[in-house]
Amino acid sequence: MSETKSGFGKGCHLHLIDGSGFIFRAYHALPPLTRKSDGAPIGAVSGFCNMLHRYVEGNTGPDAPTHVCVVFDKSGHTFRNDLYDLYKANREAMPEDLRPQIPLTRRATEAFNIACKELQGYEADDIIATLACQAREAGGRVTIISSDKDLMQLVGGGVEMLDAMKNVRIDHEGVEAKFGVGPERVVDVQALAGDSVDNVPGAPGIGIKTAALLINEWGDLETLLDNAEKIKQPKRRQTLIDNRAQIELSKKLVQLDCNTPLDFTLDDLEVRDPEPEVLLGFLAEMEFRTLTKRLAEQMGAAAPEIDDTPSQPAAQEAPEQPAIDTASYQMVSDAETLQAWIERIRERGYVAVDTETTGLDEMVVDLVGICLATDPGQACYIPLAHKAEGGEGLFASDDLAPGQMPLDAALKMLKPVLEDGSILKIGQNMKYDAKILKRYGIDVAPFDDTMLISYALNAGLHTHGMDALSERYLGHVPIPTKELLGSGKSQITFDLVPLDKATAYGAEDADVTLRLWQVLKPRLHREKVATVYETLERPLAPVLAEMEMHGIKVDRDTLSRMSNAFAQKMAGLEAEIHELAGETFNVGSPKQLGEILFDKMSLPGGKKGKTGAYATGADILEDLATEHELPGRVLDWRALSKLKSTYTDALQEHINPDTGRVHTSYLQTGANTGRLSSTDPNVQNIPVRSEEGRRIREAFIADQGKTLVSLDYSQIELRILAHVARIDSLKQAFHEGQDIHAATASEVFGVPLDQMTPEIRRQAKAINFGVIYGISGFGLARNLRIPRAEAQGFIDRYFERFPGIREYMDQTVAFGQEHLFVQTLFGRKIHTPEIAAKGPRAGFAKRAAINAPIQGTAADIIRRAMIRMPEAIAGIPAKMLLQVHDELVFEVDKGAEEALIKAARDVMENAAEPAIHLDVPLVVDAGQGANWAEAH
DNA sequence: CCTGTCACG
DNA sequence: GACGTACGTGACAGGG
Repeated sequence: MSETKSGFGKGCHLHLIDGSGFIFRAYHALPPLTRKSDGAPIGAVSGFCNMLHRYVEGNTGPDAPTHVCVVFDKSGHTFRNDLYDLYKANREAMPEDLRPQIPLTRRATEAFNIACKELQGYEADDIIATLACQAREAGGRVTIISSDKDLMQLVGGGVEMLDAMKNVRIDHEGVEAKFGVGPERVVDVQALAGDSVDNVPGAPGIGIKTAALLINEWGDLETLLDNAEKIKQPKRRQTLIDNRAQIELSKKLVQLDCNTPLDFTLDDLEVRDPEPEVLLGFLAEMEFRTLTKRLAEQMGAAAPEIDDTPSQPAAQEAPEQPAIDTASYQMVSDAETLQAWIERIRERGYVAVDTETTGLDEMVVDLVGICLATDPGQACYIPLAHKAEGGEGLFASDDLAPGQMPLDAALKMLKPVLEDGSILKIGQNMKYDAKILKRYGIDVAPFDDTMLISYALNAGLHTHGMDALSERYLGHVPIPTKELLGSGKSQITFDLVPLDKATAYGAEDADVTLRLWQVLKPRLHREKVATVYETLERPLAPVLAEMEMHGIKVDRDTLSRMSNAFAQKMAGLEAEIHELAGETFNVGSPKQLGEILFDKMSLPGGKKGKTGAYATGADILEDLATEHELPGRVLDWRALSKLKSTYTDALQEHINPDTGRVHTSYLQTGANTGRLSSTDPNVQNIPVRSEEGRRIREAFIADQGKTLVSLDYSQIELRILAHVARIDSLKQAFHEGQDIHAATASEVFGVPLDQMTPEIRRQAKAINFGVIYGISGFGLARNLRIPRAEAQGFIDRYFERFPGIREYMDQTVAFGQEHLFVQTLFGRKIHTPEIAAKGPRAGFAKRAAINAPIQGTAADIIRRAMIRMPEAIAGIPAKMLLQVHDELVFEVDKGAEEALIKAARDVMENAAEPAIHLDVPLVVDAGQGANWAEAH
């Protein structure tokens, strides 16, 4: 190989900085500082910047580096977890106020104009090892700035370590002093001694001292293990023989990988001076007064103004933003213009993104254009697949409209930006855009989502759609979709919209999204829901996207056969009903049915609602069934009609022709409590309670060679109630694995468990549910169909027996009245403004306030499980398909069922930890089968 | 578009 | 003392 003239080589000196080490030192060295303007935690960033500054200042003289790089860990799964799933398993979770600071330390590094590297699937140590090896081979010098002893194996041949805090250099001798062996044998000692911090097992009972002794005696680990029988000390001998596999595994875990696949070379790491404007801009943004001033002086630049006045709510927040003007947006038609936008995005570090498509079903529609915004008022639209006008009348041409970039070329330019880990993509309902772009080969990350931010802030106060948010927070009504596409029969798709109108509409969406983000994002910290957003909302979106795109297989023939059978039965029932009524009428019309029942037939109990129509709900018809045959027939007809229209017919329409599967959409912000909702189709209300309905689940099947597995939390809400209301007897019943409804019945009605009857248990079960819903005598009476006084007696006895529950309810309502919101155990806020109302509305709000922390905590727990699930089952050929509030449905290769159940159950049962330790165990039941009916 | 009804947790 | 009441959802049909 020939020497390039400016390449890294002899005379060069590479500094490799362990970024994570810097961050943790900075975090622990400083008090929990917050940024003055918005309260964001900033202590670790401050310490990190000071350390970088001190480091840069010290880089003078003959020891100064020619090349430098800060290396970070990329969170998540590494190849070591594939070797040993417990690797680093007893690491404590990252402190919640540190997590949001990590991306800022990356930005800080870049602001100092120092190369900043990380790699998915590898630890920082491996990247450092690879770079150190490359530099050593090239004949250069290397200094690793870290105090991590794992890196000592790299020392030697021009590689040294530097503990920046103690300012101690560690060379060959230093390593020997620490490990008792030279760097080349450090891994052998570590393999034997293990490491409790990283959870490397090693050989039990052997520490560094003994390990070094053994290695020095036998030369290396392999020789030692091959000759283990010859060791004199019986205990040591036995340990080495018994644990050989574990020791060999440990060596693989501690051995750093010098061949990580890097997409850059040493030459990319050359030392560069910081750009004063960029660095000072960043420091000012962080509101570091002292450091900004000092560096401005050193660089001979003007210190930027720091505005750290705490932002006031409402109008003052964004005082001088340009008005939203759709005429100012730019249409991007060529690569040069797009390149200019990309450069602006890279400068900014973030961009609002919106995609325009031919419809709403992300699994079917085509991408039509992409909108970007970098600053308020600075937005563009990139049309990519608009159809040319022309053709006759409604028939549009198949040709593309002129003035558009080729779709492939535009995506090729945008992909690196959309996937760049250092550029934040901002969207409104980003899951939608991410799914679309995923189908075009682009994995959008990282991202923020204004819809999710709004939900974390204001669940219960208002909805979180863009139009509503824009009107509320920006005082601006965006161009209505209707205006652009029309509605009803004459509605057109976006690809038929003229380019100028599409630009106004699309770019406006991106502009509005960016402005919303600027208004809402800072509020997360102020409202103390940043953790909710960052741990329960944002990371769930990609998990849901994955589930939705995978879908579940649904068998059309099964549904079709059932539809036919239902139709036949309904026709028979309809004839009977008309016969009984003495005339034909529309059985499906509650209005006509009410008139038949109560006017023509004069049955008792006719009550008119507010619209003047008779009520004909199931409860009323059930009461009437004792009087006449007709109501019972109508109930049967309604049951079949429901199953047919909502399930056996409608589900067939939702089978995707390409995949043969049904792809639901989960709405993360639909339910105020933190629950998900599911649409198109709703997979969370597939029948299960009636035998006939349950058969619909037989149509939800596993693919060839696979099995459906269902895992569901047992009684999760009652367990949470026992915890939050601190009911010892309930907690104990759960610890003992008792039937909780029977136990409740026993407590409340004084019936010994061995004399329990199904009827008494049923009543206790109704009370238990009632409690969760904010019980009332009226409600329980109606549910159990017993006199109200009797129901009230049950409730009184229940509260007498469990006084803690009444206290919980009273305290929760009082909290709600004081704050106008209630909270889950994980800090999710559910606003309950109506609790201050007078009249019946307050009653609703009170019951909702009692229920919300319980239902919401359960929702948070399964969210945590879902977020952790992809990593937990990464080694198992399985996919998570569905969530039904307390149930997760998976599809797994035959043979791997038990492995999946073990892994998924573990995640679900421990999902509250470590944030919350419940006083009751969470229990997960599992089932499996060829279809959902069998698995559930 | 609203209401009633009914499917689920 | 009367009022109206179980909590959280989504889909469909009928009818204005």
